Amino acid sequence: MNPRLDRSFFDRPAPVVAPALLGAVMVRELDGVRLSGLVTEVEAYQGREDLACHGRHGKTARNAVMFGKAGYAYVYFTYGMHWLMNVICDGLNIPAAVLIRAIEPLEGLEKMRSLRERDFGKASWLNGPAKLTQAMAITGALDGIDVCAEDSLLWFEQGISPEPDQVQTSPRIGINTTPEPWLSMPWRWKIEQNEALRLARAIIEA
DNA sequence: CGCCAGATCCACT
DNA sequence: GTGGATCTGGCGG
Repeated sequence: MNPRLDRSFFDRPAPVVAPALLGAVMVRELDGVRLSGLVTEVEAYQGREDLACHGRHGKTARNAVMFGKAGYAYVYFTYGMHWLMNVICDGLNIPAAVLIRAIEPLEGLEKMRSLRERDFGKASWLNGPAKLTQAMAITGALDGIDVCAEDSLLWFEQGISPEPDQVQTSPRIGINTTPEPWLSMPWRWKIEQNEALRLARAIIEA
C-alpha cells in the first residue's frame, strides 16, 4: 500500500495542491472494502478574494470546515440532490479547497457498481463530481472528517504523476454567475483520457 | 452527437 | 424566495 498524503501536502494554497493531486489515489473504505480511483480532474477554490469560493462571504454553518486546518474533507449538498467532495487546503482561517471532479476506477468495482448501477459500464460513469461521491458513498456524514487521520474512512495515497503535457487546464465549471477575473481563472486541471488509462493500468499492475 | 429542462433541497452578502 | 462547484433523459439535427 502506498504512503498516504499527509497534512503538509494539503497545507498549501489550493492552486498548488490541485495539480499535485492529479495521479494520486483517492481511497474510501466502506464495509471493510477498499474503493479507490486515480484522481483525474480537480478544481481549486482559494480564499475570500475568490468570488467562486464558498468561503467568500465568511464563515457559515455550511462552509465552516473550509476555515479550519488543511487535510479535512468538505462535503456539501447542492442542486437538491448531489454531494460534492473537497479537501481543505492552506492555513487556518483561509477558505481554500480542491474539488475532486473525476476519478479513474482502480479497486472495488463491484461495490461501486452497486452504488451506481444506472451508468456502470458506460465511459461516463465516474467523470463528474457528483457521480464519484455516489460511487464511493460519500455524503454529508463525512463532512469535516480528517483525511490525514490513521483511522479515517477516506484518504489519499501517493500515486503516479501524469506527464505535464498530458494535463489540460481550463476555467472552472458551473460557476457561471461569478464575476471576472474569477470566472476565467484557469483553476481546473484534467488528465487526458489516454494518459489517465495508462496511469491506472500502471498502478493496477504494480 | 448537442442542447435543454426538470429534478429537488438547503443555506443564505 | 432564490439560486446553486450537477446529472439525466428526451428531443432534434
